[in-house]
Amino acid sequence: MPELPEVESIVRQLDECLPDKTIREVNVRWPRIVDRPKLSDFCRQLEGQRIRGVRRRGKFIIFDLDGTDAAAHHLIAHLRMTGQFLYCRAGESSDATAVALEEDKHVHAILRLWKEATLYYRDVRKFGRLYLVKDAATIVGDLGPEPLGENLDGEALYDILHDHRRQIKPLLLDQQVIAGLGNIYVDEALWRAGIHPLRRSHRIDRPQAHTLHAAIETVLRSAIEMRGTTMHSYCTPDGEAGHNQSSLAVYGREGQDCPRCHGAIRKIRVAQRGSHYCPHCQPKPAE
DNA sequence: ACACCCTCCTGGAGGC
DNA sequence: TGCCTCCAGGAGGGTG
Repeated sequence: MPELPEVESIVRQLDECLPDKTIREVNVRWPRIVDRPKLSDFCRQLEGQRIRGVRRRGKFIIFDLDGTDAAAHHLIAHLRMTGQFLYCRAGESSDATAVALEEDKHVHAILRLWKEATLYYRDVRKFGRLYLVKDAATIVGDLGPEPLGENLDGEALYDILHDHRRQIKPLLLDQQVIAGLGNIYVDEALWRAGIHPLRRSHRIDRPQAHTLHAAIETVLRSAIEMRGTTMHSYCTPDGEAGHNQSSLAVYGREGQDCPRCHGAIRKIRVAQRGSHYCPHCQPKPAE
């Protein structure tokens, strides 16, 4: 499942190969992948637009476009669980890949670019969505601060935690509160900070909030360095898997040893999500 | 304000 | 081997 580090890795690659490419033709095979506008407008308005750059906001990928008409658009993508972008240029070793992708039943949208390049959107579970809007804020305007941004330090996180009285895990997963964290990195950050996923956010004191902020930063930065975590289907646009899975301390490690205390990792449900933690390092709150 | 449940989807895993 | 059921989950929507 692509979270901030995975989306960041994808965006960095896309921003290397896509700028100045013009979209020649758009082919959508699974119409529901397009959220807005209606499919015919989506294709018509995309065709002929030049890609200026690719950036990330939270888990959203934003393609800044530079159309010929006055209406500059933004193509915005959310990969949800299994979405992938795959980039192919003709005349390279990617030819075999491109042929396979053309036939791939999980490829739901194809952007043909000038010249000879193609961007495929592939998504096994079809949860991902594409948006074409004039104002990116209509999609990403409600997001909380970037966890690696300058606006979020330990103090700011402390304030956020004390603005709510929620369980810490669902709070950190809430994109309106902080943008970009998902199930894997929240579990990892809470383990590093020694905070139980059910702790009430407003019960976390100032030093703990600073520790948690540092943990979030460490977990995300090292995952970006490893180009993301590949649990199932995640890969970058060149088809490479990430390498961060070997660095995970708790996620997906139920019953295995905690790297810190060597006790057994436990898995519980928190807010309908599988949540991994160490009962010894992250003691259950008495609250 | 917050918890909880449902929906969207499919492939993979486990049971028998 | 094969079939069936269950499970994974990001986000949005609805309910209590």
